[in-house]
Amino acid sequence: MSEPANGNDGRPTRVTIREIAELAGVSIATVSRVVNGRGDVSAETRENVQRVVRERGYTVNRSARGLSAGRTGFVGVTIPKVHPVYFSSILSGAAEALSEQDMRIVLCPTEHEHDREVSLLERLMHGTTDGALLVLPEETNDELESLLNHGYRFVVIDPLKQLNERVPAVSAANSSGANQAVRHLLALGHRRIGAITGPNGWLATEERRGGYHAALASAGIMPDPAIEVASDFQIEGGIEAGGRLLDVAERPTAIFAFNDNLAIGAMQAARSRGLRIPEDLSIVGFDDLEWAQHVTPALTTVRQPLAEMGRMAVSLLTRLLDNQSFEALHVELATRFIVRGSTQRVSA
Amino acid sequence: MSEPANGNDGRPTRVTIREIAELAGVSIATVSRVVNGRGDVSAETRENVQRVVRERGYTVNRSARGLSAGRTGFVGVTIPKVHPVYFSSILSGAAEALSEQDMRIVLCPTEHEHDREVSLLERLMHGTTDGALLVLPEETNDELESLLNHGYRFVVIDPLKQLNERVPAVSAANSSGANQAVRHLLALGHRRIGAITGPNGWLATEERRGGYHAALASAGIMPDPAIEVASDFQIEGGIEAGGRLLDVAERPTAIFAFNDNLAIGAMQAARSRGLRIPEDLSIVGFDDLEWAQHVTPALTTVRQPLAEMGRMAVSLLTRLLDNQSFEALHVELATRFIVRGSTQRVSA
DNA sequence: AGCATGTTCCGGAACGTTTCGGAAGTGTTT
DNA sequence: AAACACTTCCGAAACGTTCCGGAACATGCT
Repeated sequence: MSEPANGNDGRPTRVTIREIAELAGVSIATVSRVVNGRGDVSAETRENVQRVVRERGYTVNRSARGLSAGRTGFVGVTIPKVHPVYFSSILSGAAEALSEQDMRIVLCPTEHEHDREVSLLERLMHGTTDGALLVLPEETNDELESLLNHGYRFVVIDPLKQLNERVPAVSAANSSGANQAVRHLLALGHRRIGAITGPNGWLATEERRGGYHAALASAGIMPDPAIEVASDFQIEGGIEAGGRLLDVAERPTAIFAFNDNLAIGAMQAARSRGLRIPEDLSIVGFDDLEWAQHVTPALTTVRQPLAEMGRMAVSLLTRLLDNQSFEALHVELATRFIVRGSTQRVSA
Repeated sequence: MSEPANGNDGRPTRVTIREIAELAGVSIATVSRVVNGRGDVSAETRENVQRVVRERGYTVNRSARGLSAGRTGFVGVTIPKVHPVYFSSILSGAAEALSEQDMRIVLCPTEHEHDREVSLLERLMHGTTDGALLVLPEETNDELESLLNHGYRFVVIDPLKQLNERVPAVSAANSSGANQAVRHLLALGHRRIGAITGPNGWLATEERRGGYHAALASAGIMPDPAIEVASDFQIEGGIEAGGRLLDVAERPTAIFAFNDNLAIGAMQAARSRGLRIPEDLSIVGFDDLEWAQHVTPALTTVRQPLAEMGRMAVSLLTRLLDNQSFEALHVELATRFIVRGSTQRVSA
């Protein structure tokens, strides 16, 4: 009835839906429907309300909406503590797609929270976010599926393991991208092609390895374990692994590094051994991070559409949140092979 | 009294504070006080409540808390659409510091929202976030101060303009960092030292320029406008600007690039002109991004403590939110000069 | 005994929104 | 003129917290 009691903090009291309703001479229910673009309101009333909203600079209180409607407009994104640029590309794609629907990203560092079962995700969802994007999640298949059964909505980006068909995921065409990269090397006459892989067991590693082996097989070459060393997707790891590869008895003439970090590490290892790239050694990477075209020589690599993966994940999630049905829960985005200066026809 | 009405969606009804209260045989208010660690509750009751909370996996509903208490536990971070790795370093520092206090970052893309005056920030604060971190904000001094007067809490990271004393900000010691870099070049015997600056008018640019000029002056050298070209902090810009610098009549023997992107661009420009680094040309950068030590030759640069800037900003913001008073609203973090392989004593 | 002082807890009123059920008003059909 | 359908709007009940004011009880002091 009377004015709402305020004067609590120094904080100025914000303009509320009630105020708009009074000024526009309608009920708060009507204002709500206008603001949320629902039907059931005449054009005249709608315009009038919108005018008042604009004049007073009203914006909906997301906490109140979250409480009342159950949806907060927030999407949680778990952030792995590796590969900042890989991650930020995905992030910017997702953020862009989300802001189109007036939704926002909540960052959820996944530090030491893996003590209690699925505690992070439970916390994530409970009154905080409508859904989540899980980047490189360490949760097991069972954990993820149990989450799914609890009614949580999320989509996995770049799964570490082969996921159950029911959990939505988006990834890149690792196998065919790797295949293409190695075929390129073969076409240049290389026969002894080493590889620096990611951690064994990671899906991205195994799929790329599959493409690598398949391409070798198509040329009648047996993979040689001596020139296939596992690493950790980091630059330092690439230096070390590249060194091991180059110190092998019968040195490879080309190296397929399973990501750009490893490739740049391998380049350093080669250089420190007096090898020229690409004259003495061809190198191919995977990712096409921003700096790949700016190293010397520019890196031949497989482009992974990271931002697009973020956007696609958002699109899947949105449809999940709207309870729409799905034709395919697993989406694999195409990669693109980019030839630059780090590969060359094998020298006689 | 009876069970709460549910069965609305397929969504499972979550465990609420009321449930915990009943199970623990105390009032809702008591549970709230336990959960929020406030006093006024006996050790026995506290432990009992905590046990029930643990058993049922209760977590507070942030929307409800936001509505009721006015604080949401969310901090908005505006993201400029440039320099992903620069930005992600700041972000990870801030995220880390915030998660220690169980607060979260909400990402706020600042695309085309600059139409209506301060609309982004108003939306940001209104029931959504407790405060904000503004990275490289394009808002004017007046806008920021008006926000401040409206009771908004925020801290600026890396301001673009000289800010009013009243608006809290954290930045790096641009001037002294630049000074140190140029003194290093001078000590190596360089006399003709060019510069690729950032956009004119940006605070970081002007401060670094100040340090650059001061160092030159200390060696009795007048800055030569012919070898000081402005660019945009991007790699492409560095290539272009570096080219201009190297095509000048009396070519500089060293280039101070105002960030690492520009430095790597300049390196490319030099290489495409057949110049060797560091033999024919010394190059210094600014930032020390991750890859700076992995380019060839490794980049001599000024390290900016980006993650620390994020943490510091959070610390300032936290104190602002707690209404604590301040000794200094402007914090400048020290930079560190790092000598690597891209600089060398000037050749005779 | 009477009184002040603490300690521990509870009741209940906000907080700002969404949404359900229904109430007016206006036509249209029977 | 009654019955019905449709459109447009409203009232009021949630949603799950926080926090103020005060109740109940124990304790210490006079």
